[in-house]
Amino acid sequence: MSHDIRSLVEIDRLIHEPARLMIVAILYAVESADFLYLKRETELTKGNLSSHLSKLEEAGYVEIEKTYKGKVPLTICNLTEKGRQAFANYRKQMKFMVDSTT
Amino acid sequence: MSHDIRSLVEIDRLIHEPARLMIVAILYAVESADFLYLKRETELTKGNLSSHLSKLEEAGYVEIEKTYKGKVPLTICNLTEKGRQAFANYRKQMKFMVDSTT
DNA sequence: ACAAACTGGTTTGCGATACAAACCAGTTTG
DNA sequence: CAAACTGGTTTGTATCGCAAACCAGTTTGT
Repeated sequence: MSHDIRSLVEIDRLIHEPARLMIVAILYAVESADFLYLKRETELTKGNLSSHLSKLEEAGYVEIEKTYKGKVPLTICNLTEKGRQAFANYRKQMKFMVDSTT
Repeated sequence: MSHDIRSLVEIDRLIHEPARLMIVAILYAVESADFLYLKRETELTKGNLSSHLSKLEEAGYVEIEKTYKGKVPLTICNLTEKGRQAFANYRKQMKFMVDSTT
């Protein structure tokens, strides 16, 4: 039904962006990851990763904890409950799109 | 595994854009539709619909046929084979994303 | 001890793009 | 015959993704 197709127009663009979709999908799986781990897994540049994380943080989807590992800065990211739900909902919509066009 | 997550970075952004995803999903189902039908179903403004269709046309994903219904202009759109394949592939990637993060 | 190079990021600049509003040619209505 | 409607296209603007430049602090080399 196209009422459902139409729902795509209000999809969560914060998550829809491929770079952030990667980030959120990873965090959804591992629950917590540091900056460099995310950088390796996503193969984003650090500038890119940094700004996407900031956006996810502003939206309240991820929580960013800045600590140290010895003397070296260590940035730990994890998904908030809000972020988990947003991703779960995004997946639901995408699943629907995939299924309904079979 | 995140080798697969990483593939999201090279997703087809032409289709990924929600407005175009709606258009393509509809054309995938109905095979052929006119401008106003698409406008009703997607609830896009006509300006928006027009420019998205142009982009899909440039990419060779849709074919646009300008005819007349009596004296009234009638624009018919249909998915090309290239467009069908691109959408099928997009769905495959999205299905994978949905399934792999379960 | 001090400079050069590396780590772990953030900020800046720019080109691309999604969107709505303005526009337009032609047709129908009052 | 003017006003309103159809079926669109073009234009202007604000947003956004990306990479390059930058930066504070640490380690390495001499």
